[in-house]
Amino acid sequence: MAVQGEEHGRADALRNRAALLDAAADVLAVAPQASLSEVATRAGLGRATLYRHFENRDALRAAIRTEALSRASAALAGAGLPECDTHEGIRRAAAVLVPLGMRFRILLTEGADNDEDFLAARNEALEPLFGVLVRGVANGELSRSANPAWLGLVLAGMLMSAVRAAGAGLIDPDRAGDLVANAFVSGFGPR
Amino acid sequence: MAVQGEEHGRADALRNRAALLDAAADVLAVAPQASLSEVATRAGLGRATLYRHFENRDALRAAIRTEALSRASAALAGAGLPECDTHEGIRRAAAVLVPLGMRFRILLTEGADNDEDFLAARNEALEPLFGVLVRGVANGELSRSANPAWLGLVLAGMLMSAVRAAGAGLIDPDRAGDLVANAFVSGFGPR
DNA sequence: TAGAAGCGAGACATTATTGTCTCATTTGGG
DNA sequence: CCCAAATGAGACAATAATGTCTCGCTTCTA
Repeated sequence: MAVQGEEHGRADALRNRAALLDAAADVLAVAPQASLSEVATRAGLGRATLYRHFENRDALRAAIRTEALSRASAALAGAGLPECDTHEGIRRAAAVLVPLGMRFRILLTEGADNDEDFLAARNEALEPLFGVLVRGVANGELSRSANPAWLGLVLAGMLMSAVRAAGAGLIDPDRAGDLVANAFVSGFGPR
Repeated sequence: MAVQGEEHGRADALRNRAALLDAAADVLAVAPQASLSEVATRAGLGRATLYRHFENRDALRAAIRTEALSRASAALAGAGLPECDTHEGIRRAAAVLVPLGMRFRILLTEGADNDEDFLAARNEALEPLFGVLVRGVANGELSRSANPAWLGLVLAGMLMSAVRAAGAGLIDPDRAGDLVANAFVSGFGPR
């Protein structure tokens, strides 16, 4: 009957599950109190179908976060950050994270102030990027006096801004990564 | 009977109204779907009192935004930005905005993706800061090739990050303004 | 200190949302 | 081509939030 789990089942069911996650990410990012009925409608599906895929609101939210995490994790893992110097590493990270759009935004805002497990998983997913910052501070490509955690927060904030700016047409999405990386490295480089 | 308006009435009523706005800003920033009962409890007041001050949820949200706007506006207006060079202007702006904490965060996220009037009012409130950026680009203290709107978004993102970092104890709140300003100016300065 | 303004507690009807279920219909895969 | 899987529409009860109201008490303020 129901699907509930994740990556097994009929092809259309998987499509619909993905559509629901897309719609939920878009709708809930803007209006977190929106009803699940609105989410289903946005996805072009019936409310009952949403409940077939996600037990309740929390399960849906959890699934969004999980999916955003795995997307970000895969994107960073495939970017070859360990072999890069600081500037190139940040450039690549920005280039793969900005296209995640709302998903990335959710990663940084959703439940970010409470849920402990989620924060741990997020740190793990973003670890390759964090590693670039730590190495940069250690070898002097970034200011040695900076706290890497604070650098990470600022970079995340700048990436969020880039997502919004790209969405608003203020900057070229393909150039967003370079803009962020250049500004960040010269902003937090050594004297 | 009711108060409903804003700055008239008995002293304790004004106190309570402020407490409700404080509580609402804190609670709704973290959990936007929280019930108004929770908000009232957080404020240490009864639910009925909340309804005496704010007609409904939307009125409360509107009041939060209005208050955040006027605080930010007053803070920036009193900072003497027009007489500053770019670096000092950004330093001062950051110094007065970061202490607004959650209020500033709400200014940037709440309804930021839809409400047209609000966006206009926000632009007006932040105009002194935006003016610093425009002047900086024009006179070469910031990169002449940068789009001021994009610079504004990035600076806002960095300020948000500073608010969170200060809240998490990652940086000294009193130094947050300097950290942001220094990084921003060297990040987006001329070659 | 008296009267008015504000408050808490809670009852109450109303409404919206949630979560479950059924049944007829469509769709995909073997 | 056929059956199982998946869906839509909608009925339904249960729950939760909303908004209004009253009454007795407290706290300002003139």
